[in-house]
Amino acid sequence: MPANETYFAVDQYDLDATLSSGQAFRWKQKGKNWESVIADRWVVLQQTDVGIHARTAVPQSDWTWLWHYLQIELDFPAILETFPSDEHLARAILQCAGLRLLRQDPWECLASFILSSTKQIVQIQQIVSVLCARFGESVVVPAGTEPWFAFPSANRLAGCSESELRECKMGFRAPYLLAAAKMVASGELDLQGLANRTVIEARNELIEVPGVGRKIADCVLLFAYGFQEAFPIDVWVMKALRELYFPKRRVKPPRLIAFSESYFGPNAGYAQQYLFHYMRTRHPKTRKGGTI
DNA sequence: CACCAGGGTACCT
DNA sequence: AGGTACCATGGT
Repeated sequence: MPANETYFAVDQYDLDATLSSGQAFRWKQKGKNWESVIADRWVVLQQTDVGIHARTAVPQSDWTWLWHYLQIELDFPAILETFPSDEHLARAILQCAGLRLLRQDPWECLASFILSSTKQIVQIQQIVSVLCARFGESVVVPAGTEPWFAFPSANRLAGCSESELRECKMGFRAPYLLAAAKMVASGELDLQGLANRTVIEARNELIEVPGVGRKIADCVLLFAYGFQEAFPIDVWVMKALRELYFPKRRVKPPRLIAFSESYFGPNAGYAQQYLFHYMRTRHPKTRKGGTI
């Protein structure tokens, strides 16, 4: 029977950490609630002592979309068991047990991370918010709730001018986003098809997009497609690898990439997310919901 | 007010 | 091949 709420009984799932961990950029914290739009559905989540409670604006007969997005079915302990025995990783996990990876829409993920380069997470959130408000379709929200918008489609953005995009404060990233939108809209880049390719093939396809290098490609592979071996190396993870695994040595990026590919195992991407979170929260000043 | 931010590219030896 | 300035903008 269609209902506008449900809950997932799930263990070892830290919703706050997960939704503020810099993998998705549209979650707004309202007290104990987390509000956002997934595809074209407004949703609010709350962590309870038995799991995660969810409420939508429109009654749902099938909650698979949310179950999939949150990766409820994942055997989380089995992931942790594939990690190497390692004091640094152990400390990172201890810092935030229950941090999870989401499974996002590929286009939204690709576009968001094109906008992420040399931006702080709060700024990325701001750019994405403006972009959605300006070019996204409005979605149904409960009475009394602020308006929300879907993430704008590649087709919609492909029809924009570069200056329209620059008005969303994305600066030099505007031509990159526009080019990506045009490649997806024209079919030159088949995002659906990447799911059936090997991680190497999919990465090479993504890197063809202007403004997308190894790091952004790996973010999309990990956060949208679930290629668990993808290991995005940003400034924080670079710092983690250098300080924790190669202290007092000058190690160049190619060697760090090689190390990450061989050392962390089949779920390296999960390990990466723990190292990222660990480095960002190690010296907390103001640690609260996505802002640090 | 310098410095930095979930980078990538073009242009230099 | 390997290093480096530059891109635009806002937080700290």
